[in-house]
Amino acid sequence: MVTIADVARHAGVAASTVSYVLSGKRTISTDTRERVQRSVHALGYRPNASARALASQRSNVLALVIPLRTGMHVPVMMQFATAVVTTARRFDHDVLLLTADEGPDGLERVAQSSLVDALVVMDVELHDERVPVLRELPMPSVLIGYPDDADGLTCIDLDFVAAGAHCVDHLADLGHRSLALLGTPSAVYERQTGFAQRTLTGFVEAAERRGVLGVETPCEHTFDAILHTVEQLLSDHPDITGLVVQNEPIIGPLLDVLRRLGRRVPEDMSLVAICADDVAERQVPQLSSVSIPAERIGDQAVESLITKLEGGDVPGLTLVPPTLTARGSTCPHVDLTTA
Amino acid sequence: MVTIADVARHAGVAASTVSYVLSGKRTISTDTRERVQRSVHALGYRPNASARALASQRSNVLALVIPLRTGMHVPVMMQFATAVVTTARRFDHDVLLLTADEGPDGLERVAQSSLVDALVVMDVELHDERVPVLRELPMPSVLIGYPDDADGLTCIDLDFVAAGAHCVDHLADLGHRSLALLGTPSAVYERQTGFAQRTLTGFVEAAERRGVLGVETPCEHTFDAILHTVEQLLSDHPDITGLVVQNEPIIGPLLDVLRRLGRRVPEDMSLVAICADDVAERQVPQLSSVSIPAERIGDQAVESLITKLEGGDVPGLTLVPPTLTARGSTCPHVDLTTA
DNA sequence: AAGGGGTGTCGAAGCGCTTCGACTGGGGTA
DNA sequence: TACCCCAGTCGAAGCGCTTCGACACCCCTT
Repeated sequence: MVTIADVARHAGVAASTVSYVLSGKRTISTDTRERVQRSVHALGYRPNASARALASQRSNVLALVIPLRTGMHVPVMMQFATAVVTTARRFDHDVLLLTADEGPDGLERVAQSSLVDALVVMDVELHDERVPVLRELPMPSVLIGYPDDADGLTCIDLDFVAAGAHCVDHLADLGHRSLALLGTPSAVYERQTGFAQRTLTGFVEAAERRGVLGVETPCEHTFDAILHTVEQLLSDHPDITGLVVQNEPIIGPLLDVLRRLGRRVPEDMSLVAICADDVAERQVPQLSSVSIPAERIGDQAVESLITKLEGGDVPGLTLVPPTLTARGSTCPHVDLTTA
Repeated sequence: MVTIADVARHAGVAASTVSYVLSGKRTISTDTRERVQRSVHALGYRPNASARALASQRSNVLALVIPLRTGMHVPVMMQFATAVVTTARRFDHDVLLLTADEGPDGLERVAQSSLVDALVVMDVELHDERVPVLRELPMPSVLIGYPDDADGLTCIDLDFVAAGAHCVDHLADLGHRSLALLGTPSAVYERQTGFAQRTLTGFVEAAERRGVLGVETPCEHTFDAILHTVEQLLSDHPDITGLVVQNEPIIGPLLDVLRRLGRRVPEDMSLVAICADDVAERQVPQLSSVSIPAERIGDQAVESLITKLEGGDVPGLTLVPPTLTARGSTCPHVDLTTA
């Protein structure tokens, strides 16, 4: 393995000069610089990551903590992860993958051993035991999602309150007076997961504000559960004509269930989903939806982290505004009683 | 940050003694050992990863290269990734996440900079440009999937040839005489992806062996594509009564399409999927399927890698035998012409 | 009683890099 | 002409750990 000393010898300079050529931290004459660069290429030199990290106190590695939990929608997570890795590489960093099941100890481990320079933590709960740890850690971190007490933290998330409200507004604007939120599995609510709770809040508040009925129910992933949940919902509230769905894996079966129950989408039942665009577009009919800008959020998380690493300031909480795209699954409600 | 010297001072021993206590590479008296361990706890000492890596020439980090490609089924990949991380942790290793879009250069980068000790490469194509690089790298690697020329490599994969054959045998045993393979999107075949090609091979060979009709067609992910593909298939071959599906995301819509076309599953059309068990079980009816043992393969990959790191020998190619679970989507074919 | 072989511990070297301070020489200034 | 400054380069000192050889010391053997 070729070292910096080999390069220095080959170029006829000191090792430190090679280092400065590579880092650009001191001015080097054009002549020397080019000679060194030629040697680097000729020898195929790659700086040793550990040596560099040891000397510079920087590993150039970010930790990414991904959830492994029930009810999480995997493709969206993968989009986050991909965005994080890609953006990290843009800033010359690599990504160490941690699973949430290592818990707070895992964070301490990688942080205190200087394995990583900073952390990105996904799927943060409202009362997350990792949050106090993150606060004490001697390195910056960014949360995707945000806890109840976000003091001193940097958090980025889609504004799910607004997302829930947007869905209600869209349906209310179309004349719907009775709406339901078909949510994530109940385990997700019980965990006090931020995005689920906040969507619910936005949904309930907006329904109240608009003076429409807004009921909500969690929903498990199996076909039978979906069928049962919807049947129950429609028998309890037969006048419901608008559905908000925040539960990506049930979308396909749900359309089935509605069909089976004789409810046409959108004629008998308007439907807005909170899901990735490609999922919405793949359905028949294509779904009106609030999309999850996973890539944008992942990018943003890494950019903030890099900024913090460089000593810059970033906002404590960045809420990405949701956008609703109307597609074929929503239409105006024709009120038969006044028609 | 507390260093090994701090621990040594606190315990009244030399730094090297602390090191030996921690690594167990030399015998240490019970007395000293316990004293050192107490100091380690008291001070909350964590060895610095870079220093350790530099001195020992081992980073204790594995690279995991995941695909980011069209047509890959994300949840299965995630299962692989999760298994790899979890198993790596069991062996006291961490996992660096690389995306395939860094290509062969990415492998060289992390390997030659000693960022990682070994690599796990997923989604290997029959003619994969990363394979020659992997051969030359000064560290062990394990491929999930395997290329045409696997000489000198360690590969682990589900035996997809057998998987394809199993599906045919299952259907043929039930009396079906005309079968179709509904495969991955054509882009996956064009890339010469191993699992798709091999399943096809197994399917075709088994059909021939069993003397049944076996036609195959790729299938894109959109609903319209599925509808069109199936219509075309059934109009070209109206006597098809058995379907093998290797394309996880289309499974839900496909069941829809069949219903819409008036084909009941399994009465009019038996269906075997090659997919994760939970996907098969979530459908109505539950699908007979060959499962993808992602966890087992991921575990195995890491175990082989660790064995290689320790100088042990591992088989060049490990083919995990597929298992077919019969569920509600297949039933005996009643031949109306002889009935 | 002398010698030999373990066992347990220490000190120092070194892993490959960054970075600091110091040095040199040439060009500008006074 | 003397001086200063700056650009450009070097050497050395670490960064925090592992590991090798050496060294005591004790117990056992003969």
